[in-house]
Amino acid sequence: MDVRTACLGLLTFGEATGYEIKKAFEDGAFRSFIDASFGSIYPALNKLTEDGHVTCKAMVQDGRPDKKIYSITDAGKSFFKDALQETPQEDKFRSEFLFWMTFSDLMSASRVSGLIDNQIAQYQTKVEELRQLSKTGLQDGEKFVVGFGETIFTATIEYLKTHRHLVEDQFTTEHPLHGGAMAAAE
Amino acid sequence: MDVRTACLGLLTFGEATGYEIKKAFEDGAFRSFIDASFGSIYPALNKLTEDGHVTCKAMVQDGRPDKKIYSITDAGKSFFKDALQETPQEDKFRSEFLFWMTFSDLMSASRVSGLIDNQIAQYQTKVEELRQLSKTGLQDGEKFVVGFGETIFTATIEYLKTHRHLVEDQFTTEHPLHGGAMAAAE
DNA sequence: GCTTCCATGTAATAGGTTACATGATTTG
DNA sequence: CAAATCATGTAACCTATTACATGGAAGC
Repeated sequence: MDVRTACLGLLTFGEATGYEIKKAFEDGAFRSFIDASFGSIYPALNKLTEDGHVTCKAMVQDGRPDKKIYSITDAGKSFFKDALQETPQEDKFRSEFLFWMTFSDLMSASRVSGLIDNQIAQYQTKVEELRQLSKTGLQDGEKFVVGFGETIFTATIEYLKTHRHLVEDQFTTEHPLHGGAMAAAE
Repeated sequence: MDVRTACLGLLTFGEATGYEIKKAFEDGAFRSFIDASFGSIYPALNKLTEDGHVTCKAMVQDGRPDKKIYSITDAGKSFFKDALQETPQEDKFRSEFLFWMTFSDLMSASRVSGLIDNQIAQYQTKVEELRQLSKTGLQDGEKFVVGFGETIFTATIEYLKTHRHLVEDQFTTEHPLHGGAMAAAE
């Protein structure tokens, strides 16, 4: 899905400015599962206007640039509904961290532990943010998405805590005490 | 992380051709968390050779193009170890499906159910593939990564099964039987 | 006084995907 | 007999990110 379609979708919830759309991507229910920068949102909005999928009314403002409020048109709504009938692109989970973990033997033990600590902290922050969000009045679809995030991020934290030894204990394969096969290593 | 660094990392495991690197990205432990196409791998390998991070020996072959076997150099190894000291880019989970779910009220009930069924099926396939992988002899780092995938994808399936009603029951907000507030809707 | 919020936009750049070209051999 | 596997590579294209430009107001 390109930014253009994502913006169009957001506008089915009501009119908004480019700035507000960006904020919705950052703070909305799908915050963890989508992203777009101004550099892609503003051009997308222009293209949507060209295509007649949205209309734009400029609100003159004091010191700032005119606020441009976009509204979806019937044509836009219809176009978006059609888009919803297409097969969605497969989920993508990209993790440099996990790739790094494959090379834990090339890093110091403290480096590996540090990376995992950071990862856990990051996911804890995400979960807390989602918990806050879920306290606000959400529609069912939003509850579904936020709950999804809470669930899998919590599972992620649990996994990291319970399996970190797999990449942290590489230098002490055998138990340091009473290790039967230690003779060879010494 | 760019494709160049990812290729370099793979080559720390041993020499390989571009073709094999692609396969490793597709079938290896991190299969679900990284991807790269030939169009990016081959140029990356050329650049790495230019930079002295890898060396290349061509194996003449019968009908096919010469097989080019790449090996990492000491300089390359050192470069990669340094790369491992940098802060990894944050995990990214992109899901068009979840974004779509926010608009479940713009879709038919059967469309929503179909999307969820597909999603469950996709994750089940992934989990099965990872289970197969985990039966082969894996290093600790690989076990960690594969286990990660198994765990969170399983959690995903569970969540979808137990919470799908949130987006499937939108047309029957009240319980159809003995719904106290049904009078207004009829 | 510094940072964040508001508000839009453009241009350079980077990075990657897709499709194409080539072609034998093996598997179904 | 068709499809997948092996094997490399290029070029066109697309898309998005980053950094920049502008600048007042409000909060810390």
